[in-house]
Amino acid sequence: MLDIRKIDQDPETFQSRLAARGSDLSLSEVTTLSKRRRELIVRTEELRHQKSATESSMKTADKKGPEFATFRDQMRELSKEIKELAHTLKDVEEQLNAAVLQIPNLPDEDLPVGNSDTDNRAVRDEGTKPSFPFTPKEHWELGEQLGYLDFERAVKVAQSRFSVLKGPLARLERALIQFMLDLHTETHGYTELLTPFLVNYDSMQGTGQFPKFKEDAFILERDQLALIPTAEVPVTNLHREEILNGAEMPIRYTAYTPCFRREAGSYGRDTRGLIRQHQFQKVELVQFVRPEESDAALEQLTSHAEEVLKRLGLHYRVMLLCTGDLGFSAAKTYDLEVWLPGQNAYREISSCSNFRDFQARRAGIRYRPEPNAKPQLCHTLNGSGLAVGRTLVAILENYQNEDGSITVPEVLVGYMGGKTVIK
RNA sequence: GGAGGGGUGGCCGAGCGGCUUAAGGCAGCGGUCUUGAAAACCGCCGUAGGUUUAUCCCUACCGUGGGUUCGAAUCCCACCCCCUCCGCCA
Repeated sequence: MLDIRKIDQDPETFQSRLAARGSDLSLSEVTTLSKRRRELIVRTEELRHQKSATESSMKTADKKGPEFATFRDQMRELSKEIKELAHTLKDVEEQLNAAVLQIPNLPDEDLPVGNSDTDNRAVRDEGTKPSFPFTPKEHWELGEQLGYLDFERAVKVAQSRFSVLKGPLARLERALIQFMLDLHTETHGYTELLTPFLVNYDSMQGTGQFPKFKEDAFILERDQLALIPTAEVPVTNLHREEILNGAEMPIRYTAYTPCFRREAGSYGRDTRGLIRQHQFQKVELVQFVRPEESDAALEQLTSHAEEVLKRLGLHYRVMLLCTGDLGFSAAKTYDLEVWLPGQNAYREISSCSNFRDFQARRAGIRYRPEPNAKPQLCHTLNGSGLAVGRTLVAILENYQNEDGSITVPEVLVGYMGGKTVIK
């Protein structure tokens, strides 16, 4: 959520910066409602002031005298008027709030301006593409040939876009989760969390999924809960409506969760394989930091996600997203794209974003810089560290052998019970 | 799911129609004292909104939303959450 007062001060600047990310949203509704809101507040406060003055006169007045009766009639009038104004004010505030919640975050100034992923800027790449003396296969082919990846039975059990991993591939998924969590907790200093996988609507609004992207979520209407689309939701909302202790910042959390997405609007894309599923597993990194530290924190958090790829020996590149490709809540995002030789393409495996105070304002996440100082909004960041299913895909495709077997990356051998080859 | 009890500032906790400007305590911050620290004493110390250069000032907030009343933290209703017991259960 953007700062309404800042929009009031300079709507033109906001309008033009929002235009950079392709939003043609008009801010005039916001400024109009905001003005109306202030007028109503001033008027109700005047009346309330009168009311409390009258009330204290009544305390001492003779309860049976004619004076008391006059006061009582005045109070009756005032109360009625205040009640009406309060209702109108509430109405206006709800409209204003609803309007502001629809507005995406402002992109940072240093982003490439563009409309789509073709305008993203490659920042760096690490590692090298492996070469194969044979034509590398795609992961779904490898997995199904090995008999450890089953899409057909997943349809029977659930629906399309679900999958079943079996035997060594199920273990590989678990090994990856364990490996990532160990790295982030033991080397990068994150605290591990295991959170609810269902969250309430307030949480979904706090991180920006609701109200605008409600159709993308799996919702349990009866219980007023949503399946989490990412661990970002329960982890960031952990501190919703809290004032954090500045001395304990930055706060860094990592959490493994399954993630559930309807993938509405992506029909026909990536229908084959594990790339785009309704359920996938992910290890997430989340940070709560002081505003002045968030730029550095994004670089650091991104490097933490990259470290996973480096240790797994996977070639990847880092893309700085252009203004038009930015997610709703993000001010700046780096995507990590891993090389998939079977698909002969780079695919997104992590997305690391700085949300500045956008989520913090929605969710009321503040901190006290010094004891007794005024609370202020903190900055939130998060990134995948990494998407586990896509990491498994990358291992299958990059570590495949001509006979269809898969070499286990060295760092995972211990997590695989000593197994060095999946066949 | 059923019965009972309860939600008051960062925490504990009093208040149960107008003497609340939400007592008191703890924690925190500043000061006196001290070689230093502790203790003691003194002072400050909730959040948000409006106004303002700023101070000031004003208004709201006692789980949430309604209602009763001239007036609600206080009475009534609904909902949410927590605790205890029962039921169910990995």
